[in-house]
Amino acid sequence: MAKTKNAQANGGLEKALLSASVPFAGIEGPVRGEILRLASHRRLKAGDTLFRQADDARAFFLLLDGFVRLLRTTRQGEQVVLHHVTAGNLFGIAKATESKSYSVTARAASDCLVLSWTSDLWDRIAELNPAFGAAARRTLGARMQEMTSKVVEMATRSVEQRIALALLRLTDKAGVATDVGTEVAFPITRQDISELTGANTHSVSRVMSAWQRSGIIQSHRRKVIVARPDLLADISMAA
Amino acid sequence: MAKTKNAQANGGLEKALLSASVPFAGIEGPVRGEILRLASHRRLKAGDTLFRQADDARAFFLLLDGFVRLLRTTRQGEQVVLHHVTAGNLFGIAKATESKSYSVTARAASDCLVLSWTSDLWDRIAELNPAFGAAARRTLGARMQEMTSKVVEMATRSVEQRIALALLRLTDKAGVATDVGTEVAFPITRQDISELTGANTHSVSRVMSAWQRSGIIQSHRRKVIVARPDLLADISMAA
DNA sequence: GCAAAAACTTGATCCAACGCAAGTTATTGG
DNA sequence: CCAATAACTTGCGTTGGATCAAGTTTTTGC
Repeated sequence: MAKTKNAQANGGLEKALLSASVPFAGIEGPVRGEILRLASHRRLKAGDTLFRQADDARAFFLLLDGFVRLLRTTRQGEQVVLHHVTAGNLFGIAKATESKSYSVTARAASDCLVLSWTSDLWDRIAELNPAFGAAARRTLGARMQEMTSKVVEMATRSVEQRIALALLRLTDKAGVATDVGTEVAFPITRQDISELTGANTHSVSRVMSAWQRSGIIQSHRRKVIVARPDLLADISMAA
Repeated sequence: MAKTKNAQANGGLEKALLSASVPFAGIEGPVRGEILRLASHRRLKAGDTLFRQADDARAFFLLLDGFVRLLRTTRQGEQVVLHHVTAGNLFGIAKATESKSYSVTARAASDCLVLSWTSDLWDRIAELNPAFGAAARRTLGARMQEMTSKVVEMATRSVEQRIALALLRLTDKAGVATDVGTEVAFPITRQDISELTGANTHSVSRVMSAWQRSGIIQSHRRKVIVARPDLLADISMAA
Protein backbone atom coordinates (compact mmCIF):
# COMPACT_ATOMS: atom_id res chain seq x y z
CA MET A 1 0.00 0.00 0.00
CA ALA A 2 2.06 2.92 -1.24
CA LYS A 3 -0.56 5.44 -0.20
CA THR A 4 -0.70 4.45 3.47
CA LYS A 5 1.38 6.12 6.12
CA ASN A 6 2.00 5.50 9.75
CA ALA A 7 -0.88 7.05 11.57
CA GLN A 8 0.90 8.65 14.48
CA ALA A 9 3.27 10.54 12.21
CA ASN A 10 0.29 12.51 11.05
CA GLY A 11 -0.30 13.87 14.52
CA GLY A 12 -3.37 15.33 16.05
CA LEU A 13 -6.21 14.77 13.60
CA GLU A 14 -6.21 10.99 13.72
CA LYS A 15 -5.74 11.00 17.45
CA ALA A 16 -8.71 13.28 18.01
CA LEU A 17 -10.93 11.36 15.61
CA LEU A 18 -9.90 8.03 17.07
CA SER A 19 -10.99 9.12 20.53
CA ALA A 20 -14.32 10.28 19.18
CA SER A 21 -15.10 6.93 17.55
CA VAL A 22 -17.29 4.38 19.29
CA PRO A 23 -14.81 1.48 19.38
CA PHE A 24 -12.15 3.61 21.03
CA ALA A 25 -14.18 6.10 23.02
CA GLY A 26 -12.77 7.12 26.35
CA ILE A 27 -9.53 5.14 26.30
CA GLU A 28 -6.45 6.30 28.19
CA GLY A 29 -3.75 8.46 26.64
CA PRO A 30 -0.82 6.04 26.45
CA VAL A 31 -2.98 3.13 25.26
CA ARG A 32 -4.51 5.36 22.62
CA GLY A 33 -1.01 6.27 21.50
CA GLU A 34 -0.06 2.61 21.19
CA ILE A 35 -3.21 1.77 19.22
CA LEU A 36 -2.52 4.66 16.86
CA ARG A 37 1.10 3.62 16.48
CA LEU A 38 -0.03 0.20 15.26
CA ALA A 39 -2.43 1.74 12.72
CA SER A 40 -1.98 2.97 9.20
CA HIS A 41 -4.06 5.79 7.84
CA ARG A 42 -5.16 6.50 4.33
CA ARG A 43 -7.12 9.11 2.46
CA LEU A 44 -9.54 7.92 -0.21
CA LYS A 45 -11.09 9.81 -3.09
CA ALA A 46 -14.77 9.27 -3.79
CA GLY A 47 -15.03 6.13 -5.91
CA ASP A 48 -11.81 4.51 -4.67
CA THR A 49 -12.13 0.83 -3.88
CA LEU A 50 -10.59 -0.20 -0.57
CA PHE A 51 -11.13 -3.94 -0.87
CA ARG A 52 -13.18 -6.36 -2.94
CA GLN A 53 -15.44 -9.28 -2.10
CA ALA A 54 -13.39 -12.52 -1.75
CA ASP A 55 -10.14 -10.58 -1.26
CA ASP A 56 -7.89 -11.91 1.44
CA ALA A 57 -8.79 -10.00 4.63
CA ARG A 58 -5.39 -8.54 5.38
CA ALA A 59 -6.66 -5.62 7.47
CA PHE A 60 -9.64 -4.21 9.33
CA PHE A 61 -10.73 -0.59 9.23
CA LEU A 62 -12.11 2.31 11.19
CA LEU A 63 -13.73 5.10 9.20
CA LEU A 64 -12.67 8.44 10.67
CA ASP A 65 -14.29 10.72 8.12
CA GLY A 66 -16.50 10.38 5.06
CA PHE A 67 -18.78 7.57 3.87
CA VAL A 68 -17.96 4.10 2.62
CA ARG A 69 -20.33 1.99 0.57
CA LEU A 70 -20.41 -1.80 1.02
CA LEU A 71 -21.65 -3.61 -2.05
CA ARG A 72 -21.65 -6.81 -4.04
CA THR A 73 -21.28 -7.35 -7.75
CA THR A 74 -23.04 -10.27 -9.44
CA ARG A 75 -21.57 -12.43 -12.15
CA GLN A 76 -23.73 -10.46 -14.60
CA GLY A 77 -22.11 -7.23 -13.48
CA GLU A 78 -25.08 -5.88 -11.53
CA GLN A 79 -24.18 -4.02 -8.37
CA VAL A 80 -26.18 -4.21 -5.16
CA VAL A 81 -25.40 -1.67 -2.45
CA LEU A 82 -25.76 -3.29 0.97
CA HIS A 83 -24.72 -0.72 3.54
CA HIS A 84 -23.27 2.72 4.10
CA VAL A 85 -20.59 2.99 6.75
CA THR A 86 -20.51 6.28 8.65
CA ALA A 87 -17.62 7.94 10.49
CA GLY A 88 -16.64 6.32 13.77
CA ASN A 89 -17.57 2.82 12.67
CA LEU A 90 -15.56 -0.31 12.04
CA PHE A 91 -15.75 -2.17 8.73
CA GLY A 92 -13.92 -4.95 6.92
CA ILE A 93 -14.04 -6.91 10.18
CA ALA A 94 -13.97 -10.39 8.67
CA LYS A 95 -12.00 -11.41 11.74
CA ALA A 96 -15.10 -10.93 13.87
CA THR A 97 -16.72 -13.88 12.07
CA GLU A 98 -13.59 -16.05 11.88
CA SER A 99 -13.53 -15.37 8.16
CA LYS A 100 -10.37 -15.18 6.08
CA SER A 101 -11.74 -13.07 3.28
CA TYR A 102 -14.01 -10.05 2.86
CA SER A 103 -17.58 -10.88 1.96
CA VAL A 104 -18.30 -7.53 0.25
CA THR A 105 -16.59 -4.78 -1.70
CA ALA A 106 -15.85 -1.46 0.04
CA ARG A 107 -15.85 1.72 -2.03
CA ALA A 108 -15.60 5.34 -0.90
CA ALA A 109 -18.92 7.17 -1.39
CA SER A 110 -17.16 10.45 -0.65
CA ASP A 111 -13.61 11.50 0.15
CA CYS A 112 -12.65 9.53 3.23
CA LEU A 113 -10.10 9.16 5.97
CA VAL A 114 -9.66 5.62 7.26
CA LEU A 115 -7.46 3.97 9.85
CA SER A 116 -6.51 0.35 9.39
CA TRP A 117 -4.75 -2.39 11.30
CA THR A 118 -3.40 -5.61 9.83
CA SER A 119 -5.58 -8.59 10.76
CA ASP A 120 -2.90 -10.18 12.93
CA LEU A 121 -3.26 -7.22 15.32
CA TRP A 122 -6.94 -8.03 16.04
CA ASP A 123 -6.29 -9.80 19.35
CA ARG A 124 -3.68 -7.23 20.40
CA ILE A 125 -6.12 -4.34 19.86
CA ALA A 126 -8.88 -6.19 21.71
CA GLU A 127 -6.48 -6.67 24.59
CA LEU A 128 -5.36 -3.03 24.64
CA ASN A 129 -8.96 -1.82 24.50
CA PRO A 130 -11.62 -3.98 26.12
CA ALA A 131 -14.41 -2.02 24.44
CA PHE A 132 -13.15 -2.95 20.99
CA GLY A 133 -14.51 -6.50 20.94
CA ALA A 134 -17.94 -5.36 22.06
CA ALA A 135 -17.93 -2.58 19.44
CA ALA A 136 -17.10 -5.10 16.72
CA ARG A 137 -19.94 -7.37 17.88
CA ARG A 138 -22.35 -4.44 17.97
CA THR A 139 -21.32 -3.43 14.44
CA LEU A 140 -21.99 -6.96 13.29
CA GLY A 141 -25.36 -6.99 15.02
CA ALA A 142 -26.40 -3.70 13.49
CA ARG A 143 -25.38 -4.88 10.03
CA MET A 144 -27.23 -8.16 10.51
CA GLN A 145 -30.26 -6.19 11.59
CA GLU A 146 -30.08 -4.00 8.48
CA MET A 147 -29.64 -6.95 6.10
CA THR A 148 -32.59 -8.75 7.73
CA SER A 149 -34.78 -5.66 7.38
CA LYS A 150 -33.77 -5.35 3.76
CA VAL A 151 -34.75 -8.95 3.02
CA VAL A 152 -38.14 -8.34 4.62
CA GLU A 153 -38.62 -5.10 2.68
CA MET A 154 -37.66 -6.64 -0.63
CA ALA A 155 -40.08 -9.49 0.00
CA THR A 156 -43.03 -7.38 1.05
CA ARG A 157 -42.78 -3.76 -0.14
CA SER A 158 -43.28 -2.07 -3.51
CA VAL A 159 -40.56 -0.19 -5.37
CA GLU A 160 -41.96 3.16 -4.21
CA GLN A 161 -41.97 1.97 -0.59
CA ARG A 162 -38.43 0.63 -0.85
CA ILE A 163 -37.19 3.95 -2.22
CA ALA A 164 -38.93 5.78 0.63
CA LEU A 165 -37.30 3.46 3.16
CA ALA A 166 -33.89 3.88 1.52
CA LEU A 167 -34.10 7.69 1.64
CA LEU A 168 -35.23 7.62 5.27
CA ARG A 169 -32.34 5.34 6.16
CA LEU A 170 -29.87 7.55 4.28
CA THR A 171 -30.97 10.80 5.91
CA ASP A 172 -31.16 9.08 9.27
CA LYS A 173 -27.62 7.73 9.13
CA ALA A 174 -26.00 10.41 7.01
CA GLY A 175 -28.28 13.41 7.18
CA VAL A 176 -27.30 17.08 7.31
CA ALA A 177 -29.94 19.60 8.31
CA THR A 178 -30.63 22.33 5.74
CA ASP A 179 -33.29 25.03 5.74
CA VAL A 180 -35.54 22.98 3.47
CA GLY A 181 -35.02 19.60 5.13
CA THR A 182 -32.45 16.88 5.74
CA GLU A 183 -29.88 16.34 3.01
CA VAL A 184 -27.97 13.15 2.33
CA ALA A 185 -24.41 14.07 3.30
CA PHE A 186 -22.68 12.55 0.28
CA PRO A 187 -23.32 12.69 -3.48
CA ILE A 188 -25.90 10.11 -4.47
CA THR A 189 -27.28 9.39 -7.93
CA ARG A 190 -30.48 7.74 -9.16
CA GLN A 191 -28.24 4.85 -10.17
CA ASP A 192 -27.00 4.54 -6.57
CA ILE A 193 -30.55 4.50 -5.22
CA SER A 194 -31.52 1.91 -7.79
CA GLU A 195 -28.63 -0.32 -6.64
CA LEU A 196 -29.77 0.22 -3.06
CA THR A 197 -33.40 -0.75 -3.68
CA GLY A 198 -33.31 -3.26 -6.52
CA ALA A 199 -35.43 -1.01 -8.73
CA ASN A 200 -34.23 0.24 -12.08
CA THR A 201 -32.95 3.78 -12.57
CA HIS A 202 -35.96 4.84 -14.64
CA SER A 203 -38.39 3.82 -11.94
CA VAL A 204 -36.34 5.63 -9.33
CA SER A 205 -36.33 8.76 -11.46
CA ARG A 206 -40.08 8.61 -12.01
CA VAL A 207 -40.88 8.12 -8.32
CA MET A 208 -38.51 10.87 -7.22
CA SER A 209 -39.79 13.28 -9.85
CA ALA A 210 -43.29 12.78 -8.51
CA TRP A 211 -42.10 13.41 -4.95
CA GLN A 212 -40.26 16.50 -6.13
CA ARG A 213 -43.51 17.82 -7.64
CA SER A 214 -45.45 17.18 -4.44
CA GLY A 215 -42.76 18.77 -2.28
CA ILE A 216 -41.74 15.66 -0.38
CA ILE A 217 -38.14 15.92 -1.53
CA GLN A 218 -35.88 18.40 -3.28
CA SER A 219 -33.46 16.70 -5.56
CA HIS A 220 -30.88 17.90 -7.98
CA ARG A 221 -28.07 16.10 -9.71
CA ARG A 222 -26.29 13.86 -7.16
CA LYS A 223 -28.13 15.51 -4.32
CA VAL A 224 -31.25 14.64 -2.32
CA ILE A 225 -32.96 16.64 0.41
CA VAL A 226 -35.87 15.06 2.25
CA ALA A 227 -38.31 17.82 3.13
CA ARG A 228 -41.12 15.67 4.50
CA PRO A 229 -39.80 12.52 6.21
CA ASP A 230 -43.26 12.10 7.76
CA LEU A 231 -44.82 11.64 4.33
CA LEU A 232 -42.08 9.24 3.27
CA ALA A 233 -42.77 7.23 6.43
CA ASP A 234 -46.47 7.15 5.53
CA ILE A 235 -45.65 5.90 2.05
CA SER A 236 -43.29 3.24 3.35
CA MET A 237 -45.82 1.88 5.83
CA ALA A 238 -49.01 1.91 3.76
CA ALA A 239 -50.84 -1.40 3.67
CA MET B 1 -40.70 -23.12 31.12
CA ALA B 2 -42.66 -26.07 32.43
CA LYS B 3 -41.64 -28.28 29.54
CA THR B 4 -37.90 -27.99 30.07
CA LYS B 5 -35.91 -30.46 32.10
CA ASN B 6 -32.38 -30.64 33.28
CA ALA B 7 -30.40 -32.01 30.40
CA GLN B 8 -28.13 -34.42 32.19
CA ALA B 9 -31.01 -36.19 33.86
CA ASN B 10 -32.02 -37.39 30.42
CA GLY B 11 -28.75 -39.26 30.03
CA GLY B 12 -27.04 -40.50 26.95
CA LEU B 13 -28.86 -38.99 23.99
CA GLU B 14 -28.12 -35.37 24.74
CA LYS B 15 -24.56 -36.19 25.67
CA ALA B 16 -23.92 -37.98 22.42
CA LEU B 17 -25.58 -35.30 20.31
CA LEU B 18 -23.78 -32.54 22.15
CA SER B 19 -20.43 -34.07 21.33
CA ALA B 20 -21.39 -34.38 17.69
CA SER B 21 -22.30 -30.69 17.36
CA VAL B 22 -19.83 -28.21 15.94
CA PRO B 23 -19.66 -25.83 18.92
CA PHE B 24 -18.82 -28.63 21.32
CA ALA B 25 -16.99 -31.10 19.12
CA GLY B 26 -14.16 -32.97 20.75
CA ILE B 27 -14.38 -31.58 24.25
CA GLU B 28 -13.24 -33.58 27.26
CA GLY B 29 -15.55 -35.83 29.26
CA PRO B 30 -15.79 -33.90 32.56
CA VAL B 31 -16.10 -30.51 30.87
CA ARG B 32 -18.79 -31.91 28.61
CA GLY B 33 -20.61 -33.16 31.70
CA GLU B 34 -20.45 -29.71 33.29
CA ILE B 35 -21.72 -27.98 30.14
CA LEU B 36 -24.61 -30.45 29.96
CA ARG B 37 -25.38 -29.97 33.63
CA LEU B 38 -25.81 -26.24 33.02
CA ALA B 39 -28.16 -26.84 30.09
CA SER B 40 -31.88 -27.42 29.83
CA HIS B 41 -33.33 -29.52 27.08
CA ARG B 42 -36.68 -29.37 25.43
CA ARG B 43 -38.61 -31.21 22.79
CA LEU B 44 -40.63 -29.15 20.32
CA LYS B 45 -43.49 -30.18 18.08
CA ALA B 46 -43.49 -28.91 14.50
CA GLY B 47 -45.00 -25.42 14.57
CA ASP B 48 -44.05 -24.62 18.18
CA THR B 49 -42.62 -21.15 18.67
CA LEU B 50 -39.48 -21.05 20.79
CA PHE B 51 -39.06 -17.29 20.96
CA ARG B 52 -40.35 -14.20 19.15
CA GLN B 53 -38.68 -11.17 17.59
CA ALA B 54 -38.14 -8.44 20.27
CA ASP B 55 -38.50 -10.94 23.12
CA ASP B 56 -36.02 -10.55 25.92
CA ALA B 57 -33.09 -12.86 25.09
CA ARG B 58 -33.16 -15.00 28.21
CA ALA B 59 -31.40 -17.99 26.68
CA PHE B 60 -29.33 -19.23 23.75
CA PHE B 61 -29.86 -22.53 21.99
CA LEU B 62 -28.20 -25.48 20.35
CA LEU B 63 -30.34 -27.52 17.98
CA LEU B 64 -29.63 -31.21 18.56
CA ASP B 65 -32.22 -32.66 16.22
CA GLY B 66 -34.79 -31.39 13.75
CA PHE B 67 -35.11 -28.07 11.92
CA VAL B 68 -35.90 -24.60 13.21
CA ARG B 69 -37.17 -21.78 11.05
CA LEU B 70 -36.09 -18.19 11.74
CA LEU B 71 -38.59 -15.64 10.49
CA ARG B 72 -39.98 -12.15 10.86
CA THR B 73 -43.56 -10.99 10.82
CA THR B 74 -44.43 -7.55 9.44
CA ARG B 75 -46.95 -5.18 10.93
CA GLN B 76 -49.31 -6.26 8.14
CA GLY B 77 -49.01 -9.86 9.26
CA GLU B 78 -46.87 -11.07 6.36
CA GLN B 79 -44.24 -13.61 7.29
CA VAL B 80 -40.76 -13.72 5.81
CA VAL B 81 -38.66 -16.81 6.43
CA LEU B 82 -35.02 -15.85 6.84
CA HIS B 83 -33.12 -18.99 7.68
CA HIS B 84 -33.38 -22.68 8.51
CA VAL B 85 -31.27 -23.89 11.41
CA THR B 86 -29.98 -27.45 11.08
CA ALA B 87 -28.93 -29.87 13.83
CA GLY B 88 -25.61 -29.11 15.50
CA ASN B 89 -25.96 -25.35 15.13
CA LEU B 90 -26.39 -22.53 17.60
CA PHE B 91 -29.27 -20.07 17.36
CA GLY B 92 -30.87 -17.35 19.43
CA ILE B 93 -27.35 -16.06 20.09
CA ALA B 94 -28.27 -12.41 20.65
CA LYS B 95 -25.42 -12.34 23.16
CA ALA B 96 -22.92 -12.70 20.31
CA THR B 97 -23.91 -9.25 19.07
CA GLU B 98 -24.26 -7.62 22.51
CA SER B 99 -28.00 -7.57 21.97
CA LYS B 100 -30.56 -7.87 24.75
CA SER B 101 -33.43 -9.15 22.62
CA TYR B 102 -33.96 -11.61 19.80
CA SER B 103 -34.12 -10.05 16.35
CA VAL B 104 -36.23 -12.84 14.82
CA THR B 105 -38.86 -15.41 15.69
CA ALA B 106 -37.83 -19.09 16.00
CA ARG B 107 -40.37 -21.76 15.13
CA ALA B 108 -39.90 -25.52 14.81
CA ALA B 109 -40.15 -26.65 11.18
CA SER B 110 -40.25 -30.26 12.36
CA ASP B 111 -40.22 -32.00 15.72
CA CYS B 112 -37.04 -30.84 17.43
CA LEU B 113 -34.73 -31.44 20.32
CA VAL B 114 -32.96 -28.34 21.60
CA LEU B 115 -30.53 -27.60 24.37
CA SER B 116 -30.52 -24.16 25.95
CA TRP B 117 -28.49 -22.18 28.42
CA THR B 118 -29.60 -19.00 30.16
CA SER B 119 -27.88 -15.93 28.73
CA ASP B 120 -25.91 -15.27 31.89
CA LEU B 121 -24.02 -18.52 31.28
CA TRP B 122 -22.60 -17.29 27.96
CA ASP B 123 -19.19 -16.33 29.34
CA ARG B 124 -19.01 -19.44 31.53
CA ILE B 125 -19.64 -21.72 28.53
CA ALA B 126 -17.09 -19.83 26.45
CA GLU B 127 -14.58 -20.33 29.24
CA LEU B 128 -15.33 -24.05 29.63
CA ASN B 129 -15.09 -24.60 25.90
CA PRO B 130 -12.71 -22.37 23.93
CA ALA B 131 -14.22 -23.49 20.62
CA PHE B 132 -17.63 -22.13 21.59
CA GLY B 133 -16.87 -18.46 20.93
CA ALA B 134 -15.42 -19.20 17.53
CA ALA B 135 -18.42 -21.38 16.66
CA ALA B 136 -20.78 -18.55 17.62
CA ARG B 137 -18.83 -16.13 15.44
CA ARG B 138 -18.85 -18.57 12.53
CA THR B 139 -22.61 -19.04 12.90
CA LEU B 140 -23.04 -15.29 12.77
CA GLY B 141 -20.80 -15.03 9.73
CA ALA B 142 -22.66 -17.75 7.88
CA ARG B 143 -26.01 -16.12 8.65
CA MET B 144 -24.68 -12.73 7.55
CA GLN B 145 -23.49 -14.34 4.36
CA GLU B 146 -26.90 -15.89 3.71
CA MET B 147 -28.79 -12.64 4.41
CA THR B 148 -26.44 -10.75 2.10
CA SER B 149 -26.92 -13.29 -0.68
CA LYS B 150 -30.67 -13.07 -0.21
CA VAL B 151 -30.63 -9.28 -0.58
CA VAL B 152 -28.63 -9.61 -3.78
CA GLU B 153 -30.96 -12.29 -5.12
CA MET B 154 -34.09 -10.33 -4.32
CA ALA B 155 -32.62 -7.30 -6.05
CA THR B 156 -31.47 -9.06 -9.19
CA ARG B 157 -33.26 -12.38 -9.77
CA SER B 158 -36.73 -13.30 -11.05
CA VAL B 159 -39.29 -15.18 -9.00
CA GLU B 160 -38.47 -18.42 -10.84
CA GLN B 161 -34.76 -17.96 -10.17
CA ARG B 162 -35.37 -17.21 -6.50
CA ILE B 163 -37.46 -20.36 -6.09
CA ALA B 164 -34.70 -22.38 -7.77
CA LEU B 165 -32.13 -20.88 -5.40
CA ALA B 166 -34.34 -21.54 -2.37
CA LEU B 167 -34.81 -25.21 -3.30
CA LEU B 168 -31.10 -25.65 -3.91
CA ARG B 169 -30.33 -24.10 -0.55
CA LEU B 170 -32.91 -26.30 1.19
CA THR B 171 -31.68 -29.56 -0.29
CA ASP B 172 -28.11 -28.49 0.29
CA LYS B 173 -28.59 -27.76 3.98
CA ALA B 174 -31.36 -30.23 4.75
CA GLY B 175 -31.31 -32.77 1.98
CA VAL B 176 -31.94 -36.49 2.25
CA ALA B 177 -30.96 -38.71 -0.68
CA THR B 178 -33.79 -40.74 -2.22
CA ASP B 179 -33.79 -42.90 -5.31
CA VAL B 180 -35.31 -40.11 -7.41
CA GLY B 181 -33.21 -37.24 -6.03
CA THR B 182 -32.60 -35.16 -2.93
CA GLU B 183 -35.59 -34.55 -0.68
CA VAL B 184 -36.02 -31.65 1.70
CA ALA B 185 -35.81 -33.31 5.12
CA PHE B 186 -38.79 -31.55 6.70
CA PRO B 187 -42.36 -30.86 5.55
CA ILE B 188 -42.49 -27.74 3.41
CA THR B 189 -45.51 -26.15 1.75
CA ARG B 190 -45.93 -23.80 -1.20
CA GLN B 191 -46.79 -21.19 1.40
CA ASP B 192 -43.44 -21.77 3.14
CA ILE B 193 -41.54 -21.42 -0.12
CA SER B 194 -43.45 -18.25 -0.91
CA GLU B 195 -42.44 -16.80 2.47
CA LEU B 196 -38.88 -17.81 1.72
CA THR B 197 -38.71 -16.17 -1.69
CA GLY B 198 -41.06 -13.20 -1.49
CA ALA B 199 -43.25 -14.60 -4.28
CA ASN B 200 -46.92 -15.36 -3.80
CA THR B 201 -48.17 -18.90 -3.30
CA HIS B 202 -49.86 -19.05 -6.71
CA SER B 203 -46.66 -18.15 -8.51
CA VAL B 204 -44.75 -20.76 -6.50
CA SER B 205 -47.36 -23.37 -7.38
CA ARG B 206 -47.25 -22.48 -11.07
CA VAL B 207 -43.46 -22.59 -11.27
CA MET B 208 -43.23 -25.87 -9.36
CA SER B 209 -45.98 -27.48 -11.42
CA ALA B 210 -44.02 -26.67 -14.53
CA TRP B 211 -40.85 -28.16 -13.03
CA GLN B 212 -42.81 -31.21 -11.99
CA ARG B 213 -43.98 -31.68 -15.59
CA SER B 214 -40.44 -31.34 -16.94
CA GLY B 215 -39.05 -33.77 -14.35
CA ILE B 216 -36.84 -31.28 -12.52
CA ILE B 217 -38.60 -31.92 -9.22
CA GLN B 218 -41.08 -34.36 -7.72
CA SER B 219 -43.40 -32.66 -5.34
CA HIS B 220 -46.39 -33.78 -3.37
CA ARG B 221 -48.23 -32.19 -0.54
CA ARG B 222 -45.65 -30.82 1.96
CA LYS B 223 -42.87 -32.65 0.21
CA VAL B 224 -40.28 -31.67 -2.38
CA ILE B 225 -37.67 -33.83 -4.06
CA VAL B 226 -35.15 -32.17 -6.36
CA ALA B 227 -34.36 -34.62 -9.15
CA ARG B 228 -32.21 -32.32 -11.28
CA PRO B 229 -30.24 -29.82 -9.18
CA ASP B 230 -28.11 -29.15 -12.25
CA LEU B 231 -31.11 -27.78 -14.14
CA LEU B 232 -32.20 -25.71 -11.14
CA ALA B 233 -28.68 -24.26 -11.01
CA ASP B 234 -28.93 -23.41 -14.72
CA ILE B 235 -32.25 -21.67 -14.15
CA SER B 236 -30.92 -19.71 -11.17
CA MET B 237 -27.87 -18.48 -13.06
CA ALA B 238 -29.37 -17.59 -16.43
CA ALA B 239 -28.63 -14.07 -17.61
C1' DG C 1 -14.51 26.60 -25.31
C1' DC C 2 -16.38 22.74 -27.22
C1' DA C 3 -17.06 17.77 -27.45
C1' DA C 4 -18.06 13.92 -24.90
C1' DA C 5 -19.77 11.78 -21.10
C1' DA C 6 -22.65 11.46 -17.03
C1' DA C 7 -26.95 12.39 -14.78
C1' DC C 8 -31.48 12.73 -15.19
C1' DT C 9 -36.39 12.93 -17.30
C1' DT C 10 -40.46 11.44 -19.58
C1' DG C 11 -43.42 9.02 -22.83
C1' DA C 12 -44.84 4.59 -24.94
C1' DT C 13 -44.96 -0.30 -24.87
C1' DC C 14 -44.65 -4.84 -22.91
C1' DC C 15 -44.57 -8.68 -19.77
C1' DA C 16 -43.68 -11.10 -15.32
C1' DA C 17 -46.00 -11.68 -11.50
C1' DC C 18 -50.00 -10.60 -8.75
C1' DG C 19 -54.82 -11.07 -7.43
C1' DC C 20 -59.14 -13.16 -8.19
C1' DA C 21 -61.99 -17.07 -9.00
C1' DA C 22 -63.03 -21.62 -8.95
C1' DG C 23 -61.80 -25.64 -8.71
C1' DT C 24 -59.42 -30.72 -6.95
C1' DT C 25 -57.20 -33.57 -3.63
C1' DA C 26 -55.46 -34.80 0.84
C1' DT C 27 -55.69 -34.55 5.87
C1' DT C 28 -57.72 -33.80 10.35
C1' DG C 29 -61.05 -33.97 13.83
C1' DG C 30 -65.50 -34.51 15.97
C1' DC D 1 -67.52 -41.51 8.36
C1' DC D 2 -68.37 -37.24 6.99
C1' DA D 3 -67.54 -32.32 7.42
C1' DA D 4 -64.26 -28.98 7.70
C1' DT D 5 -59.96 -27.45 6.69
C1' DA D 6 -55.42 -27.29 4.59
C1' DA D 7 -52.71 -27.86 0.54
C1' DC D 8 -52.39 -27.34 -3.97
C1' DT D 9 -53.67 -26.26 -9.03
C1' DT D 10 -55.02 -23.63 -13.02
C1' DG D 11 -57.33 -20.19 -15.92
C1' DC D 12 -57.92 -15.31 -16.63
C1' DG D 13 -57.78 -10.39 -16.17
C1' DT D 14 -54.94 -6.67 -14.32
C1' DT D 15 -51.00 -4.02 -13.24
C1' DG D 16 -46.49 -2.51 -11.30
C1' DG D 17 -42.37 -1.94 -13.01
C1' DA D 18 -39.12 -3.13 -16.60
C1' DT D 19 -37.65 -2.11 -21.15
C1' DC D 20 -37.26 0.71 -25.18
C1' DA D 21 -36.71 5.22 -27.05
C1' DA D 22 -35.63 9.83 -27.26
C1' DG D 23 -34.81 13.48 -25.29
C1' DT D 24 -32.59 17.71 -21.80
C1' DT D 25 -29.29 19.41 -18.61
C1' DT D 26 -25.00 19.41 -16.17
C1' DT D 27 -20.25 18.24 -15.65
C1' DT D 28 -15.72 16.84 -17.19
C1' DG D 29 -11.74 16.76 -19.91
C1' DC D 30 -8.86 17.84 -23.83
